Amino acid sequence: MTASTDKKPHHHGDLRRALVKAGMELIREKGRAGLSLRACAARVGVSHAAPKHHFGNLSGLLGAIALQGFEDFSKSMIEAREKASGNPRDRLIAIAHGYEAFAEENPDLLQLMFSGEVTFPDTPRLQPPAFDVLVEPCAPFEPVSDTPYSTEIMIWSLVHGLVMLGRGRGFSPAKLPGGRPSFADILPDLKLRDPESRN
Amino acid sequence: MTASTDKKPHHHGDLRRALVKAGMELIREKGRAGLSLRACAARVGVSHAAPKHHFGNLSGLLGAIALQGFEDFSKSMIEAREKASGNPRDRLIAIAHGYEAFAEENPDLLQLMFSGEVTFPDTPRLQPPAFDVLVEPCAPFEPVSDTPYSTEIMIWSLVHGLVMLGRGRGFSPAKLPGGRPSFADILPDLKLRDPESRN
DNA sequence: GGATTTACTTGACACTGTCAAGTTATTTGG
DNA sequence: CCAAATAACTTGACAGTGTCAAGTAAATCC
Repeated sequence: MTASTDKKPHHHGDLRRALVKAGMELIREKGRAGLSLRACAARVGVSHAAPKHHFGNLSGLLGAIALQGFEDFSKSMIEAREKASGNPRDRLIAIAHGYEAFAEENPDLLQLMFSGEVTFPDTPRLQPPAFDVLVEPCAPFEPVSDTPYSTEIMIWSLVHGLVMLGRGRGFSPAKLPGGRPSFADILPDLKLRDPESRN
Repeated sequence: MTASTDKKPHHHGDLRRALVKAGMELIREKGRAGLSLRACAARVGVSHAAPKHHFGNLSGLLGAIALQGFEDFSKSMIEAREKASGNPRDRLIAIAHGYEAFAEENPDLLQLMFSGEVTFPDTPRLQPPAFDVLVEPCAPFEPVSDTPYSTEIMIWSLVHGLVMLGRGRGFSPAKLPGGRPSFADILPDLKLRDPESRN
């Protein structure tokens, strides 16, 4: 009856993954409001309390969804980085494009990911995978201050802020005369680490 | 029974304001999860359906709360700006402090304000009051690009991104070695408009 | 192949937003 | 000053939600 491959052990095989997938589909199709434990269960075709066994509660499911979101998110940025030229500034802009692309395709998921509504499951290494994308491209630049990762945090904040503000309906740079600015329009001039290496 | 001044027309006087106030208290005390139409009504002492007459639905109430939030928010930044010295860079940092101060006192409210979960009521001029705070302090700096308000958007994105990322529990610069960076640590060196006016 | 453990289902409960209809106070009109 | 009209609520109901306790079916273990 379902469109699966062919096995269907009636203990469903891997419900956990199926529920996360359903959740990601729901949030994309109907937005955050359409994402609920019961809706996920219904879409997968199991009873309303089935998710409890795998996620404990709603937070658990949201966390798993957000976690998957972060993986896709990192992928989007890494892809963009790989396509970029060797020019340090262009590489930053390319990553920002990856960021923006993901945000445009998954607005509500991004919101969920950064909402603080989710506390992540035990997976310990969460912050790095996305953050690390920036480390190498930021290396050529002179640090903004002696705070560790000052350049990375600055770039991250800049693109995150821009995207998040642009997302809002009633309160956003998108409502400015001239329309929605892009990352390249607001990236300040950054000094390179070694003055000799300018090209 | 209530702690009001002394009149109590039993049609309550001004329920609308009271509900918004209750909502702001609830979100501060119990977080976003503790904020509901019924909880607001109960706190004010009216029936569960009373808010409908003033706000139509939940979105209406959330919008009104967020709107009030934006007013306090602007106030916080304006206050901070007024205390700042004349140094252009210090003025930007002061505003960021106002931003951060509000965020620290009202984390969930800030989240609500920028969440996209609220669509604002008919008040037309929403974006300016907070945004305008930045215009004058950004004036001394050379624009980042020829996009209108490039400097303002850059500063806004930077501080907004920093604050929002720092707010998250599982995914934030706060988890970096060296702890949570402040705005001053990630504000790049900006050129002043007129080289003569450096001091 | 019986016992145990895992993976679900069923049913219930408290809570939520929303709506329709009723009730009470305030305002209005004469 | 009092009746009529309207605004400001209340009451009751409904569907939907997350969560929990108890039951059942399937897989695994010994």
